[in-house]
Amino acid sequence: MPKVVPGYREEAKNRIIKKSVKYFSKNGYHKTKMAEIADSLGVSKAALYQYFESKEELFTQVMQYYVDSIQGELIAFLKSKHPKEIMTDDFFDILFDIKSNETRDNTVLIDGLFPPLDFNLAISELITSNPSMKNKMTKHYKEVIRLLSDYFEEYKKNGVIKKEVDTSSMAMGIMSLQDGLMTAILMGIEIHEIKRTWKDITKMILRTSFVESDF
Amino acid sequence: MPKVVPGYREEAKNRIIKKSVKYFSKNGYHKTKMAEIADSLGVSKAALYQYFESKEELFTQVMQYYVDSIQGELIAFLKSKHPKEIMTDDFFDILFDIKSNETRDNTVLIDGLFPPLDFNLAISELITSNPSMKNKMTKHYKEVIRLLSDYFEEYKKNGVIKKEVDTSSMAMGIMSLQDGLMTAILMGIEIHEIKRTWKDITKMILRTSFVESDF
Amino acid sequence: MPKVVPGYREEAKNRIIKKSVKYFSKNGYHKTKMAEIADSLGVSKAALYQYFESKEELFTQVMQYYVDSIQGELIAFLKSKHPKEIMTDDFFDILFDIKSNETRDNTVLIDGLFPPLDFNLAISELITSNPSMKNKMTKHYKEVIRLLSDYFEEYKKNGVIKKEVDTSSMAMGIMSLQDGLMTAILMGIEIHEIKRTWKDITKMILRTSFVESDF
Amino acid sequence: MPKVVPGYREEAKNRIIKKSVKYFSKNGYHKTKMAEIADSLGVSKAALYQYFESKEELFTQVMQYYVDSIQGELIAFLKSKHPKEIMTDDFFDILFDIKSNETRDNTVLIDGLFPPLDFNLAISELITSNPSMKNKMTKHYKEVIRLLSDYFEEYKKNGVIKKEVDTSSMAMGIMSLQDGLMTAILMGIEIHEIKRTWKDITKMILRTSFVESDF
DNA sequence: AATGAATGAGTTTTCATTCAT
DNA sequence: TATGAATGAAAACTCATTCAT
Repeated sequence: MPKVVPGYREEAKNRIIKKSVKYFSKNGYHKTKMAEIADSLGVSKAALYQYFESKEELFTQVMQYYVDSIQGELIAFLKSKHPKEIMTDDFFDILFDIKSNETRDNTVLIDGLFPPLDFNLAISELITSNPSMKNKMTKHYKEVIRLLSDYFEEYKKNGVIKKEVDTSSMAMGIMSLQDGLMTAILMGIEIHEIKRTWKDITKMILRTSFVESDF
Repeated sequence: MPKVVPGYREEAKNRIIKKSVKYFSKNGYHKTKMAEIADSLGVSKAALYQYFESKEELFTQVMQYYVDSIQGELIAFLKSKHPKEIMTDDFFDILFDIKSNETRDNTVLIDGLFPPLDFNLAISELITSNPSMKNKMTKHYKEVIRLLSDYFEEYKKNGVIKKEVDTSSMAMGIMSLQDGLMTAILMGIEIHEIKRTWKDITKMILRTSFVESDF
Repeated sequence: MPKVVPGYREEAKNRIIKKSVKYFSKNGYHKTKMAEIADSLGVSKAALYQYFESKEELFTQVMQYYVDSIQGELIAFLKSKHPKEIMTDDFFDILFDIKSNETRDNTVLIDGLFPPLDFNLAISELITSNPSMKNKMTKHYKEVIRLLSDYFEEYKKNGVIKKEVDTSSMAMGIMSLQDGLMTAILMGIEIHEIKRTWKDITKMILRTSFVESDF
Repeated sequence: MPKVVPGYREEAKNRIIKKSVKYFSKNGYHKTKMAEIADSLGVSKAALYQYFESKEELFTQVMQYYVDSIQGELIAFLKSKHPKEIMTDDFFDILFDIKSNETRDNTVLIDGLFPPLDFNLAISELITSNPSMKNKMTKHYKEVIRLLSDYFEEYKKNGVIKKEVDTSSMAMGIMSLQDGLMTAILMGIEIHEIKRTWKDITKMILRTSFVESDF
């Protein structure tokens, strides 16, 4: 693409962000070097600084981009699913980003709906020293919980989910389960054990929450 | 204590390890500085190197110590509890290390029973570059799961937990839920929401797993 | 003005020079960035390089321009004044560029007659590494001294200034006093103290130098 | 000198400061590199950072040290001189640090009483961006003026200096003259011209200020 | 003629680690 | 055994300058 083209700058920023996510997510914040990102893009370090004021800003934008993109996708995704599907193999595969992990290099940023393995890690590394980032993440986390709750709430109205169920707990529970299982993957637990746990526990949650459960 | 006494060396190592836990757990691996640990112990950096060959070795030993301690404590703790208690306030407070968080400076981390998530941070930072460490962590993680499963298995035998329940899933589910909620805390979610979710979700798990549930 | 007009190039160079004076004078050589100059002119950095081979050349030309302008103005200015006026408020205000300091952004520096001290800063920064520049500055400095001396010499001929006075010393003394008081301003001394000193000392110089001093 | 000796640290700091002053004073703040100072001391850059948190702090301490030392010396020096001596060759030589300039490498920081040639330059480079430094310099400048004024005031009491003379103006005038002539040296004016001017102008000042002037 | 993009060559700063005493 | 001092190797960041269009 020629360089003097409208939108080139945005294009370039996106290219950097997409490449950066790989390193931040794989190695965390501190172990990711600007030189590494620059090299992998075939540009100089200085070039990165034309688009991002600092490493921290780059990371923040990576997060921002990720966070912004995900919410819309999440809604669309949920709309097409019945809550029962949460405990299926298909849902698990998408949620845990099983396939895209292997070809991450050539895929766009958001293959799955939830943070790529280990992305939380990089966030955590910064979150203590960067309060504005913490606020952003809190906001995002709550927003996702709200979307999930709203989704469950809809099914409560339809009489699928029991009246007395706290859909906010349900949302947070399912999300935390996923986060925790991500850690388990990181710790070296085999994926089939992760999957079995996911299916068993979500089944328990749904069975207790549904008015009629034939599973 | 005089310095040329047998066991002094071990004593000293332990003192270093106990102090290091705090920093690695709070700040992760890279943000924790050798100088910081040395200062907080009132010794020189060089002194640390008399007991540990490198930062990485110190961290490995910290993990080892932590992991070893936890298992003993876990067994003792579980022996005194009925599974039903998992969903109580008291259990939550101990598990999430609520009190010690406030006075963290003076308490040893392992007051809590499971590795709090921000410890995972440090582990994760190293795990990619240090495969032997990953093996150790995997071993430990599995060991804790096994202990928990065994504990549930006991109650299966007693007829408290249903025959068809997979206690290994139960163990992993509960542990992941805890890990995931630790992330939520880190992301800035209020503790009362964490607690509500913990109680609601564990209740669902227990209710489906118990033969007779009067809750 | 269309760009393919003879003289356009000179015009453009002058615009750059005039703008640059402000930055070099306020911030010195090293703190002045090419980007800063370009931005303030609303052009690209690359544009500057069409007119000046390097930052150093730009600065040299800035000095050249400044120095050339000053001499013409100085002659014109002195012609209209009696030496006695040196110790007046009006003269002080012009010399120390009092008014233009307040609206410096919109005025050209050379409203003042002598190089304000903070311009010396930039000169000094370069002078060691650039001998040809030093020669130019020496030449200019001597030229200004000569102009001042000639002016006093004229009044010696008229019998206003004593025969035995060394007008060259007088010129250098007055000029150095001004330079030194510029330093004092920079060091944070209040302007009224500067003014009082200027008036007191110049009065002393003039009183001793004049044949008849009624002040 | 052995390294584990009380006072070694202070000694080392002083060695660094003394060496640094040479570079800051010769090249100004920006052109002076930490590497250059380190190399000339035969130590690593990192060593400097054991004694000074940053380049700016090093410079500040250089200034501080200089400023602190000079006031005591100034008083002692003045006590031994009669004001009339100000216009002598000897005084000039000391004031303008003529000899020590040539052998500066091996001499202690404060050879002369006033800032080494060009030292103001380095100060100026920082003063705009560092308000606390500006305050310190203002305080110092005023203090020196006060010391000089007090000195003249003493001679006013003794009937040597006229009652109506403003000794504060006198002090600032003489000091500014020196500063301004330093600039002239920098600009390449020959030292004999500087000296002639100094002697002529101070003579004028003294002649007008003294009750009886036989010169 | 003009510019957005890119960069090489620094420069300050950091930190785990070593060493002389 | 203990430490104050020293450092090498790296990392983030800067900026004058060049280049393709």
